[in-house]
Amino acid sequence: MKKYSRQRELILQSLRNRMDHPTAEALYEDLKSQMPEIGIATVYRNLSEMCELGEVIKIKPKVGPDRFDGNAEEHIHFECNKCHEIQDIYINNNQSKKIDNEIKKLSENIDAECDKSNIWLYGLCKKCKKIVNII
Amino acid sequence: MKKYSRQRELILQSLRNRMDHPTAEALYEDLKSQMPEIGIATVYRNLSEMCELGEVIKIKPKVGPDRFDGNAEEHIHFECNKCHEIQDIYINNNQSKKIDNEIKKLSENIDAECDKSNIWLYGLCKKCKKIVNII
DNA sequence: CTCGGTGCAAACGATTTGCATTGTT
DNA sequence: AACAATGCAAATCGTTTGCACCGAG
Repeated sequence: MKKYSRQRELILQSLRNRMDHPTAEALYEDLKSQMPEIGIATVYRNLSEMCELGEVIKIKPKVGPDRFDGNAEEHIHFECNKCHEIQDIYINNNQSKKIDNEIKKLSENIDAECDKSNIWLYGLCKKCKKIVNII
Repeated sequence: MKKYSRQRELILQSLRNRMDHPTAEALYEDLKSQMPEIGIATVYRNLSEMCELGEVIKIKPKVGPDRFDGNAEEHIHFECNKCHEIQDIYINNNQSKKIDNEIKKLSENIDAECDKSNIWLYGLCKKCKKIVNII
């Protein structure tokens, strides 16, 4: 039977409050300020449990270790080729459904039954775009 | 100056001949039959070099270590939730451009300059779909 | 002969696991 | 009291690196 733990509550709460997409390590470092005894294994264990429950999602950037996203709704990720920051892209329901249908139709090509899709965009983020233009 | 090596030739050739999306390890195991002395470091070194040159691509499945794809053209990947096999989905130019435009337009939402996109589909592949229906 | 590529083994970073202890129920 | 969850350290997995040697130019 599932038991409450302050660690799990803190981890979920902290991830939900962050707008970035922290690695397990980054989240751990942050949590230590509120709970110095917390162990990194606890962070990993809870994060993967939450992923299985669909409370959060694990994302795999092109560069660097896995990251976690406190927002489990289907949305698009953008990774900057330069600073490797990851940003969420939200779209309205019309756009979303249009693209979604278009995309999931493609699974017919291989006779598969598709339930989820995942879209990544890569390029230069707002900040890095500016820097490149200056140089 | 770049030098020829039989190892590199074999690696690229072998990857191009495969229809699956092998891990570095799997490719290495396969190559040993043709060249027993080959080392896994050589496989990794050459694969990442080829990725930088854009000759092949590295893909990150939901489950398991990185995989490599001998086809560097932009295309869609499908990963089966059950057997975790990865399949390519090719689409015609009309469809492709339509989706591509639709998607890349989204990067305007965050003021970014997008040059590449990456689409994954998840679900049950043809084989696993059948098995589930039997049970 | 030069120097880029290799094979091997050791190092590394990220994540998982075993286990004695702690905290929830 | 029972047993799920923790913290710690050790183990594991995938990948990279240092280095002596080999082979292409």
